[in-house]
Amino acid sequence: MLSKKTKYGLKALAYLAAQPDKKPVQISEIAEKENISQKFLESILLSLRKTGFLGSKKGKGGGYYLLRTPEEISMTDVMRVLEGPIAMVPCVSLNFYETCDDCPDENTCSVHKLMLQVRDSALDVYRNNTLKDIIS
Amino acid sequence: MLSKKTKYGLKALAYLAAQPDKKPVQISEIAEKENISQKFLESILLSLRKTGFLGSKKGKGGGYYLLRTPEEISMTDVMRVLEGPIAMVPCVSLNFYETCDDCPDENTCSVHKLMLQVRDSALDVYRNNTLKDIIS
DNA sequence: GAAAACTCTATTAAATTAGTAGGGTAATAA
DNA sequence: TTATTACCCTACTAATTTAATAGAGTTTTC
Repeated sequence: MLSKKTKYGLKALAYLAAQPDKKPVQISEIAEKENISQKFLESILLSLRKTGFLGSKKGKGGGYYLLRTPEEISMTDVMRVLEGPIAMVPCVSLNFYETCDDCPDENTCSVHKLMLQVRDSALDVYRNNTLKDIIS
Repeated sequence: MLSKKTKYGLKALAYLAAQPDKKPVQISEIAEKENISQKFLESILLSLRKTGFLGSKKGKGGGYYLLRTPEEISMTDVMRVLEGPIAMVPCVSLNFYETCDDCPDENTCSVHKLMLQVRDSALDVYRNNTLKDIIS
């Protein structure tokens, strides 16, 4: 299941991408328009700023804005920052790999075999979608 | 993230599918070989029996066995029973559909648009894999 | 210098997951 | 028929994660 954090983060990014100009948008505006708890959104936008997706401007007239154009922002990167691993099990994760403590051999593990395919298919979707592609 | 329930359920099904004959296999054997808590596995196998994947035989020499051949068991069905929805958000789920309370319009929702593709790609993988395909 | 807006830390409530405990019931072989 | 084996079922619980909430602090701009 997609976490609310990811859902809200995606919606906020899409909202920013849909802006006609590059002017900073206030948290309160995004929170209201997208029906998100403002405080929660605050922490999400903060993490998107720290990971290089967003810039922020303080003071009156401040807010958040995209640092790159929507077509430069890949869903793969966004998902990894917001949701974490794309794989459903750590043993098939490219960026968050871990061995399973219960599994003696990955190569003969049926779960591993199936989840590898699921990861690849999801990755395929994320790689083929930028922020521009998902805004209506 | 894949739940342990699903992971263990898949491993147990694969274990049964890999048996040379159709004789019932005891819970304790599967639990030991696959490093699964026996009591937990018990509840998982029970749910697989109730949903028509497994049959069981009581008494001495009893245990669980597959009701269908491995190639007749689609991962789509198994995943839905063990893990629940294949979709990452309820608003794109085929079998567990629900509207989002925060979202005014699915058709213009960027999350919806992306997650629809992710669901379809996952479904594609599950539909193309039977239990036979994932046993080594 | 005051207001607007971002930054950060800590706490918490609810939900889910992954078990654990323990007794009950049914079927089989001897 | 009786002991054993193995499934069946309910209830409880500890740990983890998620989704906030609260509140104080800092920076920038007008």
